[in-house]
Amino acid sequence: MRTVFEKADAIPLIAEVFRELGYEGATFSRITARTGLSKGSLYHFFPDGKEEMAGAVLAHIHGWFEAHIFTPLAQGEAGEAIAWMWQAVAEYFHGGGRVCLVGVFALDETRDRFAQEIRGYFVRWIDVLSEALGRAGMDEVRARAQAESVVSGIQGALVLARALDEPEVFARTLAQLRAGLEAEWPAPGVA
Amino acid sequence: MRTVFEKADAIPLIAEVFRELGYEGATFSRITARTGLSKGSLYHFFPDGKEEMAGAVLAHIHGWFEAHIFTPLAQGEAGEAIAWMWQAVAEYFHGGGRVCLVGVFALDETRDRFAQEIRGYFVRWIDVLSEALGRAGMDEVRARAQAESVVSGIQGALVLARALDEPEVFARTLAQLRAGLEAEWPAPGVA
DNA sequence: GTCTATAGAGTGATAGAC
DNA sequence: GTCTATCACTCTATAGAC
Repeated sequence: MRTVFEKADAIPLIAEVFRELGYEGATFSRITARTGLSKGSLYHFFPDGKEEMAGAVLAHIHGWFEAHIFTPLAQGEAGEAIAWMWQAVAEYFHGGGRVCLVGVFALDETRDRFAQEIRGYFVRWIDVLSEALGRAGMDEVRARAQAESVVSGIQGALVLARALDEPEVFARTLAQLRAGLEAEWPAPGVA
Repeated sequence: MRTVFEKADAIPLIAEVFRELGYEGATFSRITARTGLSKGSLYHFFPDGKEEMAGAVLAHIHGWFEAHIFTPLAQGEAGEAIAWMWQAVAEYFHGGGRVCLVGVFALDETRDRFAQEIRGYFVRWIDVLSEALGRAGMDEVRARAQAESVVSGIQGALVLARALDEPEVFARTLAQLRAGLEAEWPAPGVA
């Protein structure tokens, strides 16, 4: 019987450690404790150590968002893709019980280590949401401002929900952001 | 000639180290390097070490907000206090070039260490802003929702501005939050 | 001399690299 | 598992104000 475990299986586990503890807080001993992987396995999968692990985790997260949220926003029917975005975001962040690893990395010096990846994630999100709003009939300037607001608002909701230890704050804020966006909607069906 | 330096002078310097590096990232060697204080001085001021330093920093920050933002919101003329809040917040966070230490601590396991302090800061802010909006004539339910949105929105704007390395994002989002709030205003002068 | 503030060598534990 | 560097922290020594 093979050991079952591959690098691809390790990444989501490692991601949760970085997400909950931050880059500095995610020590090898905590990663090994939480993932069940030995130091040997970790260095086998990630020869460049901790930095490579964190990079792989960021790429994995961006990949998930690309597949589930960004691509639909970029290519799908706008109203539908945006409605789906709200649902996918709520699920991904466990209704406010899970924070955004990219946001966690953004706030301290870790940002400088992964500036490209962090920036790329948010730029892409704002771009595709902005495009979708445009396709839904919103004028370009307003679409960009709204997209920025929404992405920013989601990050804030995650911070506040965790700070208050009240996940419901996230759901509540998400609903307000959505309502605010839909109030700016130009017409029910443009597409 | 007295050495000039007292505990009260050290706290703002230490605060910036925690703010920029996070709790885990703020090592003694970096604190001594950035503040110019020796380990001896630090332990003289904070006998319980790093945790006491971080606690003092949190208390100092809450104290600043209490004096400059929360008390005016709680006691001053509502419209004036809210207008002042926007200005004070923009200045405090250096127009998006400085993050919120409470938010930084909230996102990782550091939150559990300082749960009371972190929660207290945000609860107080939402409470007093909500009260002020009520005094300005907004109905209670809406005032609370708006206050929560605004406080959450500010945190999000800080995260996004830093993630993109574009402080202007903060100013822009702040302006949108303010406009959104004022659009909900009941009447120009209720007092 | 007393006291507060400071300096920094030295402690065991643990970090990340390999 | 082994390595070196660094972690948070302790402790002794001392400078200068009173």
